[in-house]
Amino acid sequence: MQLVATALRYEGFDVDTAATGRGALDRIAAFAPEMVVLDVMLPDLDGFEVVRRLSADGQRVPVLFLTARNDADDRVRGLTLGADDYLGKPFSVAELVARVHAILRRTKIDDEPSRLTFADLILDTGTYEALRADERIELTPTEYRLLQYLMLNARRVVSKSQILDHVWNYDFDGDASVVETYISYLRKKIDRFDPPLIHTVRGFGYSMRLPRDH
Amino acid sequence: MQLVATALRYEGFDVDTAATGRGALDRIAAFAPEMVVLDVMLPDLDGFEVVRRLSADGQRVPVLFLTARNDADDRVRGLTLGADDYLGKPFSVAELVARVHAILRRTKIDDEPSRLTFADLILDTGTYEALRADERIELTPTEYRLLQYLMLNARRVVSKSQILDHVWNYDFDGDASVVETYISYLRKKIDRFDPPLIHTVRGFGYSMRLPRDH
DNA sequence: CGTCGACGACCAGAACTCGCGTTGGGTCCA
DNA sequence: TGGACCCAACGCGAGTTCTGGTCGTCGACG
Repeated sequence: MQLVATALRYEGFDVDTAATGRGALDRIAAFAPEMVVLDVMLPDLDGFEVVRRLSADGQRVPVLFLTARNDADDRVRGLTLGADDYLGKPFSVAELVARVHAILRRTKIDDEPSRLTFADLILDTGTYEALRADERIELTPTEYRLLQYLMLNARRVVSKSQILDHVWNYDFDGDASVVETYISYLRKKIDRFDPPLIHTVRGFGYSMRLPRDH
Repeated sequence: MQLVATALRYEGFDVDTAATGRGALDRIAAFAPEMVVLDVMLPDLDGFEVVRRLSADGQRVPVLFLTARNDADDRVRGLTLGADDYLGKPFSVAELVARVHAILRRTKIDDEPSRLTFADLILDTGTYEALRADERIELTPTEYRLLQYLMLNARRVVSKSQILDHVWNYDFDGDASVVETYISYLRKKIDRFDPPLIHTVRGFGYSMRLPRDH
């Protein structure tokens, strides 16, 4: 899961990694992280054992578990042992990042800024709707994740393959043209108003920004 | 039972924990909590002994007991010893939180109302009935917890896995489709009237809100 | 300076997948 | 025995992906 580290570094987090359970315990002791992302499947100790030893040592660190898809048993064991959240594979990076932010927010006890804004566009993360010009805009799950990704990277240009990596499940092996299709859907829903916020940067990708006039 | 601490922290309570009976007595003396959640099974002293020593020391703190499944004997002992309530394992987070609020309400530290309302729907948390359009609606325990969870999160979208975590017992290992079944039951009972209050947000979860007119 | 070809982007519509609602039936207690 | 709970299965339709035609842009070349 190099992917996880890469994605979180890209988000600006300071990330350390370990390949084994014992390695993780070492790194956690040395690195003193604000939170831990832990795969249940590890070569030596499993994720649960790592959590158990952590709490036995009196370490109090929030844990996000990565579990096999739909494995209710893993989920329960994780939550019972004190994991703060879990995520079934395959997940999308957008979702991983959202959960990590949610955990950090929760542990800092400042209540969650449940909306993302750019210009006059608002994305409500509590209802999964967008708002623009006093209109409520319903989004499908993929549209929502894409818009969230664009807004988190406002003003930056993101390539189609970056988008695929972050918004789609990591095991998606289809064609990059879906991105174009979804950009088209989003434009119909949110760029029906002026000014347009989703811009094509030909040959590079897309960018959410205000139009430059010149 | 890290789960208990995690759930209550998430609800906004300030929580301290101990792993043993003696540890608990120490922490209670130092922390001076408004109430105590106490497992009957502890490595050294059992829960009853902890309560006995507390009252011997003149400490008056409300106690919620966690007992083994179906152990009527434990329940009786707990209550006669001055516990304020008990909860058999496995319990659901919703129930734990409700009991904690109930105890705090009784001791006047909490201001939780005994009825939840949304639009013309009323949920009486004392009688476990719902009221709508002058009709009394009886609910099964699971229906009640589900409705309560939806009403506590009114207008927000809650996912099926959030619902499972809060409404179902923590050792439930079935799949999320039970949630759909219970939503269906609830709709038959309370959304038989207009307007519908339980809404599906496809791909995200469910939300209790008034219908929006586009 | 104008034309042409190539490539990227856009988007409508078809095809397919999968999430959700509902129902009937089985199981486990009290 | 009845009620509460959970599961399995089916069908519908929303959501997602793919296909292919068209348009716009840019560089090359006459």
